Amino acid sequence: MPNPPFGRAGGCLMAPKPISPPPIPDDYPHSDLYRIRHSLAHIMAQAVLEKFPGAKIAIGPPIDYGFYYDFDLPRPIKEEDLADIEARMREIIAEGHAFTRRVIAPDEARELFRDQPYKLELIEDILSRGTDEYGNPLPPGEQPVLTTYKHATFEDLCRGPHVDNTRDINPKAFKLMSIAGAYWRGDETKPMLTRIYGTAWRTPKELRQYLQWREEAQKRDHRRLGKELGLFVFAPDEIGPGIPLFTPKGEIVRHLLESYVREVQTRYGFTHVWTGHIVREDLYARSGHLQNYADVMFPPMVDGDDRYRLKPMNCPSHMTLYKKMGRHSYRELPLRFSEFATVYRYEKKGELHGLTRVRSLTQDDCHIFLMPEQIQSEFAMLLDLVQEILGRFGLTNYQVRLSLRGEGGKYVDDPEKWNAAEAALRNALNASGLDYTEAYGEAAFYGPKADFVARDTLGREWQLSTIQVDFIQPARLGLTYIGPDGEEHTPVVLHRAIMGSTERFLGVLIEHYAGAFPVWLAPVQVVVLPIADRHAAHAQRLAGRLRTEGLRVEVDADSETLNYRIRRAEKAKIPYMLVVGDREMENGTVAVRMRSRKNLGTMTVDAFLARIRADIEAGT
RNA sequence: GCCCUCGUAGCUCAGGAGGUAGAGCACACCCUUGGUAAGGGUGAGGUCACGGGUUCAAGUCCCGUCGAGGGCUCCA
Repeated sequence: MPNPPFGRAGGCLMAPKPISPPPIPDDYPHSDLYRIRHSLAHIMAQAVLEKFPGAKIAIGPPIDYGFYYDFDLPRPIKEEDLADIEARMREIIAEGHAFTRRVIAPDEARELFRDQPYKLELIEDILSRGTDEYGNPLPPGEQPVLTTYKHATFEDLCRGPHVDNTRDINPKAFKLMSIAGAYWRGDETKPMLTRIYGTAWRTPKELRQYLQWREEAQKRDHRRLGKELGLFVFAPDEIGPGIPLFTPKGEIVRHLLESYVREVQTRYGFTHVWTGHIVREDLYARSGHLQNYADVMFPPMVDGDDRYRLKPMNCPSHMTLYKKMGRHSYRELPLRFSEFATVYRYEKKGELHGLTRVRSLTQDDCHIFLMPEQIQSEFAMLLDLVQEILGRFGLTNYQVRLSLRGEGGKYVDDPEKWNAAEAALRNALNASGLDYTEAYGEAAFYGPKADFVARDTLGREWQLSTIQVDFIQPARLGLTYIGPDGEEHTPVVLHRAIMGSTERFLGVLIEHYAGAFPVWLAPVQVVVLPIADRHAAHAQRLAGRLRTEGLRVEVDADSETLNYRIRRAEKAKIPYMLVVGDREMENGTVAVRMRSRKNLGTMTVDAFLARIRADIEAGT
């Protein structure tokens, strides 16, 4: 977008440019960068051991943007300590130590790491699990090999690879970032270790690019933009943590999202139901949720002998509705019950996160009752529906994951149904042309599923759409339909959400659009700016006319300069500004400016209406 | 829940190694009526998250509670 030939240079208030972190090499595990990071992890461990004699070391791998190492420290570490450790690391690098690899016998390894309990655990694990140096299972008959890498005084159990010499690392291209707690092996029953994260690159330039990217990404964090744009707030003391309150502007966006989904899915043959907010606890005992999901349910409300729960999910309610509506013929199926239902989940406090992890969330939920032989065609239709809706938002960088059953006993034991359902989903996915990955052991206990996962600006993954096959609940709750043979059969249920939750979807969208919603979603689409007081009445009339055309319009007639009011409108990311003064009043025109700083000049009101309608239609 | 960091006006933040609170923005009023990114002035606004403790004296030090932020397998 060209800058106008006036005003300050820069454009710091425009939507952030889509910058990206430095690229991660193809075949990362065999790249120089991987060696650099892995070696820095060792160098950091050396520095930490020097500073904290007696520290226990756990693991220290390279990660996407750097590396970390986990320690069990004799006393708490502070963020100020990072500077010391970083300085010592630069010294070690400058000392120019070679990294040497050696194969080590199990007994020697046990001796070498006798004071390092985590390493000893790893040694036994490697020996018993039998994996090669890259963690892959060994061919039958081969023995696992233990290796160490040593530089300076520090020798670590490690599969490598490393740089040849510490001088191969640019001392100005890494930075220690943060301290975090991390459970040994990610298991919350195991000890909490101290993890130090660092970022590392080949060159100082790449490091700068990475740090700039993080800074830009933080600017489009939905929590920050939500506050700046006045979309939602939290009142943890008064209302409770994890329960967002939506302002008039935020509610409009919610409403538009839900209306849009409702409209599209109605076109696809969905119906809508409504099932309230609290449910007798006993229903969840029968559905199986009380046993499996009790920890995410709020405690019960007790009324004499009756116990109620805030609804954490809708399936039992929808199934009860199906049942109470009377007998169902196979001719009615598939029967699709959709509901924009606010449910409540008792998420752990440490896991709450803005709008993407909350305790009150509104699912665009749906349960589809159908015959087993209808799974594939219904699933194919759902894939179309999901793609149409995500496409409207320009969301295309999602991943599709087909979750299948794995080993272990948590899965409902009915191999025939599993095989049929998994084949149906796979066939439909193949026919759709979507790229997808298969994840064994990730299925729900009641059936396979397909998830659509999007990433936020900081690279965190969030599940949006989901389609799940359910073999178990319909039977547990006694659902039936009368088949063509006149007998009772149990329907299969598909659980389906497209946005997932309105709140999370909105959070992802705010970041996706950097707060600059497309015209059809913008809380305020047009602001009318009268130049002087004598134009205010005209501005109000103009706004009224635009409102009758269905637009969301405000008038900013404050006693501030025009420049000031333009700046305010652009900060609010309002798509269109209409400036009206003497000339426009006389000619019945408007001077149109966009939030992108592009000045469209003067046009008639009808021409403007045509333009904005085209934007709304196009979804831009 | 656990580890680290943090909690001062609506927002963003100052308050050097204890002595009873500041700025910018936003807000209100006045002046200004301005043609495409900040006109000027005046003013209001804070039990320094909450509860204990140390001290003659605590926003500043200690303990606890409640919130918020980052993180909690990308597996030698």
